[in-house]
Amino acid sequence: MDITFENLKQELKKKNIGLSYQRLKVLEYLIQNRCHPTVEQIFTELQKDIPTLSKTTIYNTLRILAEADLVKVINIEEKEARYDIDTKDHGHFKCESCGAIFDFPIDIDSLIPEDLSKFKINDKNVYFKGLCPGCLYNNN
Amino acid sequence: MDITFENLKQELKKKNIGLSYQRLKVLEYLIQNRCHPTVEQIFTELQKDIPTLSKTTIYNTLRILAEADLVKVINIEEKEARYDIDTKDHGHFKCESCGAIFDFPIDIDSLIPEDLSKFKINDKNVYFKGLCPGCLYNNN
DNA sequence: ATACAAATTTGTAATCATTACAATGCTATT
DNA sequence: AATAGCATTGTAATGATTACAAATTTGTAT
Ligand SMILES: [Mn+2]
Ligand SMILES: [Mn+2]
Ligand SMILES: [Zn+2]
Ligand SMILES: [Zn+2]
Repeated sequence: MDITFENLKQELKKKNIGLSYQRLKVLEYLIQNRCHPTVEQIFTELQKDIPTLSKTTIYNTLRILAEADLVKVINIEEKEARYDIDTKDHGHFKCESCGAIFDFPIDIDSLIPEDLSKFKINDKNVYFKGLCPGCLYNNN
Repeated sequence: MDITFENLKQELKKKNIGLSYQRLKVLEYLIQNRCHPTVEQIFTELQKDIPTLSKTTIYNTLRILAEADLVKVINIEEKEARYDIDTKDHGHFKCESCGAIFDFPIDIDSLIPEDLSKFKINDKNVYFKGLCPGCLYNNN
C-alpha cells in the first residue's frame, strides 16, 4: 500500500480514529517531511497554519497514530523522539556530526536467530550511528 | 579478551582513568549483574556499601566508562537508559510484559547494505520488543 | 610526614521532553 | 436547540539527566 494522504485517511476511518483538522495536518506534514521530525519541528511548522495549536495535540496525535501503526516512533536519540510515516522495516543511521537521520534497507528477518524462536516479536529496530558522507568529506 | 574485574582494571589504567573506589564498585556491579541495570538499580544497590554515595557519581562513572568503550549504553526504552558490560555486538529484546531485556546473537555485519559504504559506522544497535516465552506462557 | 595541586565525589538546583488533567470547544444526532 | 461524545488547549506535574560549585580524596613533590 502506497503512503498517500488519501490512503492514510482511509486507514484512520477504518480504525475509527476521528479525522480532525489537526490530525490530518500532522499526517500531511509527516508525508511531506520524511526527515524523521521531532514533536518540536512538527509543532513549530503547523503552528503557522493553526495559531491556536497546542503541543499536547501533537503528542496526542502521534501517540494515536503510533498505536494504530500508522507512524513509527524512532528512539535513536536518548532525548527527543522522532517520527516516521514509513512503517515498513528499515534501518536508521544518525550522523553524530550534522544530526541527520538516514534510512537504509536491511533484511533483518533473514538473520533472526533460533534463540528467539519462542519469543513473539512485535517491533524491530536497527539504529546505527557515525558520520555521514558529507560530514566525512568536510570535517578534519 | 575476557570480561574480568582484573582485565577491566588494566583497561582503566591504560586509558588513564582513576581507579576510585566508587568506579571499581560500579564495574564490579555490572560484571555481576548482566541484566542491563538502570542507574537507579546500580545506585540503590551500591548505596548499601557506600552510604555517602551520590547518584551523580553513578552518572559520571557510567559516562566515563561508556566514553572509554568499557560499557555500552542501551537506549531500548524511551525513558531510562540501561547499561551493559558486554560491549561486543549483540541484539537486545525487551519483553513488553515483564520488562526483562534479553541478549541474542546477531551477525549484523553480514547484511550492512552497499548504501552505507560511504558512511563511517561507529555504533550499531539492534532492539526488538515483544513478549518473552515466560510471559507468552502465563498470559491470556 | 607536609603541603599542594589535580582528580573525584557529593548535594542541590536547573533543564527539558513528556504526561496528567481539567476546562473549553467542536461535531453529530435527536 | 439540547445533548453527548470526542478532540483540543493550557497549565501544572513528572522524572531522568545534566550543570555546577563546594567538599573530599588522591597523587606527587618537597
Ligand atoms: Mn525512516
Ligand atoms: Mn546485552
Ligand atoms: Zn552528517
Ligand atoms: Zn516477559
